[in-house]
Amino acid sequence: MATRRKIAVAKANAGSPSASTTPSSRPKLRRAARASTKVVSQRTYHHGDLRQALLAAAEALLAEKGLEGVTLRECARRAGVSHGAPAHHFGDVGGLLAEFTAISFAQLDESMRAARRLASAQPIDQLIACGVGYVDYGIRHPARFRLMFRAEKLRIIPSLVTASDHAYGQLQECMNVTDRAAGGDGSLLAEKIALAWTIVHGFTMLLLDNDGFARQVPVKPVALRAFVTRVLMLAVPGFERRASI
Amino acid sequence: MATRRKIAVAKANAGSPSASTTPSSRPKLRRAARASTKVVSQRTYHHGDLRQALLAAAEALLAEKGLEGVTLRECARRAGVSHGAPAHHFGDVGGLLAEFTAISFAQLDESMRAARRLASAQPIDQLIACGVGYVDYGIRHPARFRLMFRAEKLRIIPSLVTASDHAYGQLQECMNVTDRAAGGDGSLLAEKIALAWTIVHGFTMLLLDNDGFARQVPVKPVALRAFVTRVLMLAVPGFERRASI
DNA sequence: GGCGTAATCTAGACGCCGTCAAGATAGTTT
DNA sequence: AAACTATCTTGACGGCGTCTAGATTACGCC
Repeated sequence: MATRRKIAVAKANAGSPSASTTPSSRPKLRRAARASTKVVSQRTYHHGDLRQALLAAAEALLAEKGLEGVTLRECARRAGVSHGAPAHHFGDVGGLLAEFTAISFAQLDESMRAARRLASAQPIDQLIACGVGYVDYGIRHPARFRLMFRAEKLRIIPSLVTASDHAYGQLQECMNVTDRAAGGDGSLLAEKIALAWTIVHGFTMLLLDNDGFARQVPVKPVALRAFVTRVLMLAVPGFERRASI
Repeated sequence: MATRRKIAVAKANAGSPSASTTPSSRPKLRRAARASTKVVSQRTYHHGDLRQALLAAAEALLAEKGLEGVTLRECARRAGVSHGAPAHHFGDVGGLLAEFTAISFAQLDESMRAARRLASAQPIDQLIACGVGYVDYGIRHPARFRLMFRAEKLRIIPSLVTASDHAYGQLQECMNVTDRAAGGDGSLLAEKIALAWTIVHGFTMLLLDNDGFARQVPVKPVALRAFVTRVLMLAVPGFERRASI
């Protein structure tokens, strides 16, 4: 089998039993390895940045075919690499998906942060911006968002845990500040934080995975944003008037 | 191959090339087919109630091994039937899971109804009981609950849609009544209903699939119930005092 | 009752998957 | 230069869902 790359072919297939099939019968390997450095495309035996290439392939697959379409073997194929190669970087499929998901949580975190930058500094506006950023990320990246909560597919790795905690930290912080600003005595703070998570998460989940719910909710971005805002406002008594949306 | 059942063996393996392996090498088939009718266990070629047996196998597998453990082939094995048999009843794996999930939604519906029966007739109590019944079902049947919202695994079939709509109908109805009782003008009714779904669903989901969340929330049933109640109360302004929990 | 048709089930094949083990290749360190 | 380690290939294994052809049985109709 083993048709080698153009360079460094010489002694490779010495012991191989046959090269009888057409030499271009297998998918071409190694598109643009080591793209960053000087030597451009030497098609080396080692990929150079396989880790990154596999994550990119996973992203493309997720967008194209959804959750079920992301397989280790297909990712390897797209990266121009044999099916066994990924194991060395991620261990198993759960490792690859966990690493990918850690990145997704970082993006979610940034989405909330971006929404907050556009909002006023008032605590309630910051809290609502958090929620809008959360829901917005789910809508813009539905497959990614779903994967983030498919616990059975993810290996628990440190980077995933910290990324997730980091994102949720924003919600905790915002709800904390909001509660204090409203003169709350902190007695129900745990419940309020849970409520904030619950609302942004439940809303996004239902929107993505339940047709009945999605039918009852606006679909256009602007209307949806206002809708989410109103829903969140309902959950923050005492702030109905003051918020400047 | 084909070792037949004790009865009706005669001409079966006429054309079969070999029966050289030990006759009991394959798993025994057909445990208690047609259990309901008079003739008790005749081990017929036809199962008699394969549909039901496959659903039961799916339930057992889900409880034992979780979502990933439920496969068509293993269900068939447990039902004492060849791997191709399920196709005739459910089409593909999505069909089996959809049918199973429709039953789960009916159970969820009943769980909410049972909780409401134990509550007072006051609208707010009925609404909260709905939520408690919802969360309670998720806690008692985590794998079932997760499957209900793994849209990519479910074929959309009529029985699933109606069962799901039916369950959610309770939430809509309760929120509707509650809002009217509170003198709401109905202007934000859609938002309020969405909020009710959002809260009970998001809470359950996070509880099951997010360690960080689960750590912040009581685990004992009684405390959890009170916690859920308080969270829901936060979302229903104006009722804090009146509710009789 | 008997018979033809439709429903049900078996058995095998196919291609895909994730994982493992053995070996080839290429940097890196000593 | 040599040893070492990381990376990648190749092939194998078993399990999966699905398709097909054919065996077996139930059922409606005469």
